[in-house]
Amino acid sequence: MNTPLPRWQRRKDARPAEIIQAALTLFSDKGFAATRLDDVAKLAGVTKGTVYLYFENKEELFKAVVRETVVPALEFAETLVEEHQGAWSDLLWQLLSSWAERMEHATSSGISRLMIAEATNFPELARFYVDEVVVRSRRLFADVISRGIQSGEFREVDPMMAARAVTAPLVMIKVWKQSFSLCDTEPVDLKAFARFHFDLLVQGLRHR
Amino acid sequence: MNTPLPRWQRRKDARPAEIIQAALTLFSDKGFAATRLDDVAKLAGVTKGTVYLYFENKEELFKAVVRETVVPALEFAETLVEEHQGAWSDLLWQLLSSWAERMEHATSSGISRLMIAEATNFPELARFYVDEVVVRSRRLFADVISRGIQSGEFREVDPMMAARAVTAPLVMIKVWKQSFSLCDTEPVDLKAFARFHFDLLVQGLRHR
Amino acid sequence: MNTPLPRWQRRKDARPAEIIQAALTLFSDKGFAATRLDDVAKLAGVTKGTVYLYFENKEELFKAVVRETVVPALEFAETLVEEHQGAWSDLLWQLLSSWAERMEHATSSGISRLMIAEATNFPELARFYVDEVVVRSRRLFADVISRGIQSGEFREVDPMMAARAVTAPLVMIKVWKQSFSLCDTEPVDLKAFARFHFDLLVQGLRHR
Amino acid sequence: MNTPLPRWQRRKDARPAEIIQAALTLFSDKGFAATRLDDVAKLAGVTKGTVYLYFENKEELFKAVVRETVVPALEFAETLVEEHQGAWSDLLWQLLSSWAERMEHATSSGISRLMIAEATNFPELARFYVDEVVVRSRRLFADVISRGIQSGEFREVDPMMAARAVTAPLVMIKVWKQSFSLCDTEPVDLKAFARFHFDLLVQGLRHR
DNA sequence: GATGAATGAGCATTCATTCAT
DNA sequence: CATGAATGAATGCTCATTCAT
Repeated sequence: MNTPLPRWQRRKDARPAEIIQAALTLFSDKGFAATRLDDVAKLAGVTKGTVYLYFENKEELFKAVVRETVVPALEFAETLVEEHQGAWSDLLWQLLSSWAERMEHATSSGISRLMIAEATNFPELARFYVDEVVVRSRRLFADVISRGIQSGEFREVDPMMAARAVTAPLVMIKVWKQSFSLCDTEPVDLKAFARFHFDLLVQGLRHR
Repeated sequence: MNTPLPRWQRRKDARPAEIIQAALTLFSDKGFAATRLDDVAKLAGVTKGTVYLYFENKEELFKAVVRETVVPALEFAETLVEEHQGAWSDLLWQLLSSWAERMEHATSSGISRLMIAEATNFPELARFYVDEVVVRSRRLFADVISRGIQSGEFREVDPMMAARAVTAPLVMIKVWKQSFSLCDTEPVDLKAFARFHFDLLVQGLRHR
Repeated sequence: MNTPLPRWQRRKDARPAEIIQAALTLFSDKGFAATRLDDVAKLAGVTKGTVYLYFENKEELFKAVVRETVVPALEFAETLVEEHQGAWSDLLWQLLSSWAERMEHATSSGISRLMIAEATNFPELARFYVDEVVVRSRRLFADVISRGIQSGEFREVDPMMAARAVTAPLVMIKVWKQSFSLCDTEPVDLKAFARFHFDLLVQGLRHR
Repeated sequence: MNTPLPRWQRRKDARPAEIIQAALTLFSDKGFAATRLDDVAKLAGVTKGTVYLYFENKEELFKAVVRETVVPALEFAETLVEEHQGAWSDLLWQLLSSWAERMEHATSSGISRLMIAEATNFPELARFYVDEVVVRSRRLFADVISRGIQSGEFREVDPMMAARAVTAPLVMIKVWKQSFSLCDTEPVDLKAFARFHFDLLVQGLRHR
């Protein structure tokens, strides 16, 4: 039989993703506590009851948001490192610029701020995030630095420290933008900052 | 039998500071919304009613916390810049190391994370914080960079960009520590990082 | 074993009226401030939350009570005047007696006292009540008097003054009954008083 | 020794009266529940603690207000009746007009509305008020009517009913004025209404 | 599956009352 | 006597969660 499925049934599979997307938007903007499930539901085009059909409670929804949103982003970068040939500083720039790019458009880029705000209230989730995102991306950059050192392109520095020094500013600028965009009278362009940061970095990492 | 303890004491002068301190602790730890005034009161050794004796409502208490704790720290740094003589990179180090120092001990150092988390929910407060803290400290560092450029010590860069590049990593590391201290398996020493960051910076800012 | 009773039932249509009725009862008895929403809810057979499902807050509930209960009563009287034929004093009696009648039975008759008590605390509501009830009923009686004067049945008096003189005693007696029923050792019969008042009035209004 | 007493000691005797006066003002305006003791104290020029020096609690203060305010007013009228000679309708006018007069100026004239509002919450006080004011003034007028009937000046009516018919309108108009003065677009002059009411009455009471 | 009416625990806020000073 | 800091019970309101439909 090729009777088309009724409208709502076809939507069934899409529901969780739509709810997660709505929740991400609101959580990112207002934080966990200040977000009402009613609003999440409305934004997802369903009612409150439906949210509970797919998620046990607000906390589980929050966890799902983080889990679903966060992981895929890194895999792309990891393959980039894996397959890279050529100067390591070129790769560094590739990573930083594509990251800055994604930060400006991806809806998932609000997660950093959200996790920073809620980590202490969700220790289990914080651990997940740290493992899957923070440490992993730190490793990624540490890896690039290490290889650059091995190839003689960079001077000898602690790669993990360097990784922090590479990632922190970009995250921070993004987070600031999110938090204070309405009142900062001197907004930064994320990509311009990435470029500036990169220049500073490579000169700082070069042999003296 | 000794006289029974009085049920309470009049300590009008001490109360506000004690309440602010308690609020700072809890706000920093759990965020604004997740902090109950009952707990603030208990931690301050008073009852909820007393909190309302000194602060109009929860939001005003929040503002007071920010006002009282952040601003003084900056004033110290500003005089340091004013009175400085000698190499600008030395001043930069002085500022960064003393900042890192304070971050490790001062109870006020939780404010950054708090403001990041709550800014969008308290636009008015966010503006206050941006004006009084963010922009002001950015200016401070931009000033140091500018003078370093003028004296020929640093190469020509956009001072405001540089200021962001100087401040962001330290703030970010602190914020990360606060948020993920329980689950980060690779904790960082704030002062060591400050040193590392400084080295990278000065080499990055030097003429090539 | 029979099926356990459901914890609640969906009765969207019935709820608002039930809540208004409960609120009317309690407001009339204790006044606005002394009435707890918890009690209103209990009397309506729901919980506090449900009250807020239908009314934005306590004040809006109060307004709804007034709106729903008083206005309909007046409309009936207005049609009576419109359609009247015959002696105006007969109409006067009809109005007064039916009014007294309703006062004795209608649950809405507690509103006068309530409004008198709360008017200064709810200026907006007071205005609504004055426009929709006080002035309107005054006009109604002024109208009857005017026509009686035109027809030569009554002597020339200021109709608005007369209207006040007609309505005030009945309202006052009702209000007194409500307020002091428990302690007045000389209770009045409302309908008997209406009759007495009417007799006095028509003789007072007649040509000398 | 003729050393003058210290300032505050001289005030001691005046305090209760001042507090009662302040409380009367506020209770009359906002009702019992909506009046804060803090405001009473401020208006009386003392602090909250002082109120409790003279009155056990808010209820007792309320009772004192009613008791102190209410009684004296009637005594004057009673002597007037006692000593009257001449036409009873003249006395009636004297009573009504002086009453209207006092209503317009005496601060105590807000008590009626207050008692109407709070009677059911203060049954004991209601009884006191009914006995000392309501019934007593009703008797006063019933007395005048009775004597007028005996002297043949008025036709035979039930004097207690008539007393209600005499007093109710004046009280009602006053109460209305108080409650709705801010929004009534057709304000009445109390004395003009008293005159109108009197004219209606005497014609209504005259033999046909 | 989906809805949204109903729940009830939780919390901010108020204010009469107390009592150390 | 007088003050006003401190209390704590009371209550309006919110919103995550449940469940009858």
